[in-house]
Amino acid sequence: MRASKFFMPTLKETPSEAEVPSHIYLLRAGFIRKVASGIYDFLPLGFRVLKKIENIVRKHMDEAGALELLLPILTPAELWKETGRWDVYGKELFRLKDRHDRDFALGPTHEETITDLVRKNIRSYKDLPFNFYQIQTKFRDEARPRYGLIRGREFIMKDAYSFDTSEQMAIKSYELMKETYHRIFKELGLNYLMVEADVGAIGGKFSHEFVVLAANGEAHIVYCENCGYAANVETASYEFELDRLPPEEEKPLEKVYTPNVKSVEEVAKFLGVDIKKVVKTLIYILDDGTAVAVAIRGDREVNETKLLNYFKALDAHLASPQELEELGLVEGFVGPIGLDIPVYVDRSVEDLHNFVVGANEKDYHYINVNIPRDFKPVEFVDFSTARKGDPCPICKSPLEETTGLEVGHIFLLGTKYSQAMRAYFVDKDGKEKPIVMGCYGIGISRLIAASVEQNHDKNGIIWPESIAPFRLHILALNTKDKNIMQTCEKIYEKAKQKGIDVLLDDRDISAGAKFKDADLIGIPYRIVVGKALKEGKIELQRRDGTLKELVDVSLTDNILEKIKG
RNA sequence: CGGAGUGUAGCUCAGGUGGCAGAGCACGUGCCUUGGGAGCACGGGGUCGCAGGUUCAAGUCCUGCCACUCCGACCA
Repeated sequence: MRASKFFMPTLKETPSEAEVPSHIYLLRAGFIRKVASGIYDFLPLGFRVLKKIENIVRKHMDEAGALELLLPILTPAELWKETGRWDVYGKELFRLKDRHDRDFALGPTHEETITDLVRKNIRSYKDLPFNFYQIQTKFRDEARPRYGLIRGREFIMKDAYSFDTSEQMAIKSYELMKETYHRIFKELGLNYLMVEADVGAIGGKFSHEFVVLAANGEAHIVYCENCGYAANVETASYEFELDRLPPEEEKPLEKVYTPNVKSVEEVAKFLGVDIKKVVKTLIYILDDGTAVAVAIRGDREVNETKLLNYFKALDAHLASPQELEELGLVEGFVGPIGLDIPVYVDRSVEDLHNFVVGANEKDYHYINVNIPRDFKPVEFVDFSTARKGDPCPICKSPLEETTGLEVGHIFLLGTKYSQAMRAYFVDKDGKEKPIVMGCYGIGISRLIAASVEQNHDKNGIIWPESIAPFRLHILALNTKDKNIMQTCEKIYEKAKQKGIDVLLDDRDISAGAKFKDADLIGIPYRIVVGKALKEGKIELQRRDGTLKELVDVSLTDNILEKIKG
C-alpha cells in the first residue's frame, strides 16, 4: 500500500475526549474515529488490525473444532422473555420496537438465540456435541461508555457456545476452550492472566476470565507468584486461618459511652484497641426488600459479589441512613446484639474474642463481645474481599494484587438456558435430558485497545507483529530525489512479492512528519531511505527500539527475508 | 442514576464589566525545503451546541433542553 493513496488521517494534538493511551493513540494515529459516545468508526488501519485479530481467533477456534456461523443482531423479545433476561438484563439491553409495536433487542450476547437454533434442530445424543461460534457486533447500553474501545456501547465479540450430552463432556469442551484461549492470547502477543471468576448475570457453574494486565483495566485481580493461583477479587479467596488473632479468655460484656465515635478507625482509636477487634455490622437491603446484617472484622471489606451469590440475589445495597432509621437503627452504632435482623458473620469474626460492636443506641458500643455468649449468628460465611498480602488459599504465600482488562471469559453454563428454553435431547437410555452448555467470549474490538495499552511509548503505538496493520513501513524521506524513490519502489515491489504487508510512505511531506507518523502508527519493521543512500546505505529499524542499523542497499533481499520472519 | 466540568473554524484553545468572531496547528495556491510534525506570501473556512427570554445590541446575561468528558454507582 502506498501512503499517498491510503487513508490515515493522523492528529498532531490529542483530542480532548481521550484520556488513556489506547484511546489517545488510536485516535491520533488514524485507527478509529468517534461517531457518538461509545460508538466508533474503524478506519482502514483499525480495520486491518481488527481483521488480523479476528483471523487469529478464527484459526484457533476452527482448529479446536468449533463451527463458525452468524446469528442475527436483532432478536425478538420472546426469546429473552423465555429465560427471564428481558427483565433481568435491565437497562443495559438495547431495546426497540418494530412498526407493529413488537419488542426487539439488539443482542448483547446470544445464549437465547443459539439455544433456540439448537433446540429446533437437535433431537438425539447422536447429534451432539457441537461448538458454534460467531464474530459479530454486540450492543450494550452502557451506563457510562469510557476509554474509547475499552468500553463501548457497540463492540465486536467472538462468542462461542458448546452443547454436550453430560456435564462430564461439557467440562471437556470447556477445558478445550481454555487451552484454545491460551493459544489465542499467546499469539496475540499479550501479557495476560487466566483467573477464576464470578459467573455474574450470565449464570452457570464456574468460569474463568482472561485478563490483560493494564493500569486502566476495570478487573481487579489477586494472584500468587508462588503457585499460580489467580482470581478476580469478586470471587477470590484467601487463607483466613493465618489471619486469626490468638485466643483469649472471655471477659464480661460491657456497654461503654463512645460519644460521636462512629467509624471503625475512630472506635479503635477512642477505645485504644486494634482495629481487628472492632467488628462492623453492615445492613444490606436485598432486591426482594429483605434486610440482612453482615458482621465483619474492622480491617476487612465486604465482597458484594460473594454476598449476592450467598443470598442468591441479583442486587443488594447498603441501607441508607433513612432505611436504617426505619429499621430503628442508628448509623455508626449498629451492632448484632439484640438485633431483629438475621446476622450473618464473616469468617474473619469466627474465633474472635472480646471484640467491639455498636450497641444499637446512639453514642454507645459494647466491648468484650463473644460468640455465641452474646449473640447467635445465623451462619459463618466467607464475605470478605481478598487483598494484597493475604495468604494464598492454595500455598499460603502472600497474594499480589493488580488490575487488568477482561478480554475473554469462559463459562460452564450447565443447563440454565437449555432447561429454561426446553432444549432437550434423547439420550442413549431413551430419556429426554437438557443439553449441557458452555459459553466462551472474546472481546475482539476491546483487544485492539488492550494491546495498545500494553504496547506503546511516548511517541505512539508499538504493535506486536501478529496484529500490526502492516509489517513493514518504508519511509522515502525525499520524494524529489529520483535515486531514493527508485530504491524505495524496488524494495516495495520485492516486499510485496515476498508476501510482506508493506506500507510505502511516498507522500510529499517533510522527513520529520514521516518519522512522527511512523512512530505514531507503530508498524514493527521500518526501512528508511534517505541521505545515507549516497553511500549506498539504507536504514533498518524496529519500532520497539531493539534494532537500528545502516545496511548496504545490495543486501535488500536478505533484509526482506529476515523481516518476513 | 448521583456529583463535577466542557460545548466558539477540521484539531487544540483564547475571547474581564454585553458593542465588527480570533490565534496556533490543519486546509488551498505559489515559491522554497526534505533525517524528527520546516519557512515566506496570499487565500478559503463559523447556525459561537439547540430553543426561548432580557436588551437599541447577546459568543458574553437569564431559563429550559441536548451532546460530550471526568469522578462515583453500575458493569455478561
